[in-house]
Amino acid sequence: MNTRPTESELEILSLLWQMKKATVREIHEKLAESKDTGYTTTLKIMQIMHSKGILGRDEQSRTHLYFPLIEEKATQQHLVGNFMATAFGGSAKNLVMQALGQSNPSREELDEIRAFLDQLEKDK
Amino acid sequence: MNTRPTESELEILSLLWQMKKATVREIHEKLAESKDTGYTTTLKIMQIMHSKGILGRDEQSRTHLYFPLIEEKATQQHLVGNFMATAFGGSAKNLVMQALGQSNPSREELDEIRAFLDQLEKDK
DNA sequence: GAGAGGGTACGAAAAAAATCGTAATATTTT
DNA sequence: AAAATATTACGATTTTTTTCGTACCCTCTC
Repeated sequence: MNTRPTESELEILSLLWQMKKATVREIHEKLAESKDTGYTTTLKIMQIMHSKGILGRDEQSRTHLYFPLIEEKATQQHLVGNFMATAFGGSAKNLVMQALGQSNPSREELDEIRAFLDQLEKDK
Repeated sequence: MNTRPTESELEILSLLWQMKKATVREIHEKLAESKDTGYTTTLKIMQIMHSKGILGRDEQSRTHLYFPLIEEKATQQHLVGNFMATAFGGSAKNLVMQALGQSNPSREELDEIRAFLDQLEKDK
């Protein structure tokens, strides 16, 4: 049931969370920008995701429209928990620092994070 | 060459980064606490990691001692980059907030993170 | 030195994930 | 309406990862 998306599935999910809904071709084009992959491969993965209940689809028109059925936040929650545990021995601090260190956060983002930290501390 | 460790490999690496070096049995015991797996399975994975150059080993005694050959920070760097991109559409802020939200950071950790944020901002 | 216990090596099998060819079908173009 | 094009469905294959059985080897004990 609550099975973790595979790497390829995640790439697609990620796009769909942004785009809300899309055709196989649209997703495929995006993927193909950074990855060398065939159309039917993308199609197949999306079909599998559909059969697993990860994606829904509108079959009104011949060209199906796919959309995510699993929630972005909840899924990320799940993934982060697992990732933090296996790659960072469970240390949020280390994960957070690595992530911030290599991205280039804007001042605004840094401020948002500070606000979030304050909030966390208050809740203690 | 610089191939990404698999999920199972990562579990083992993570332990070895902490323990510095260990026998197969030691690793296996730890893994078995949270996972139902056979001794030879753990052995095999560690042998594969050795052949890939992920682990080194001391064969002095009959009972080999394994130790990581790839660096913790660098590997994490790599993994976080990929994870952030695929699961969080590249947004460090979202990743960071999710991670902090679900772990229970101590005041000390929060302060360390604040200091880190300040440092980042200064470097801009 | 025979046997038990604990270790490694090796190969094969099983399971999971990704890839792709081909056929069938619908749509658009000429 | 024929031809070209685009799309889905399906099944098979390939690749990657995980799992495990079995043989073999050392070391220790009796």
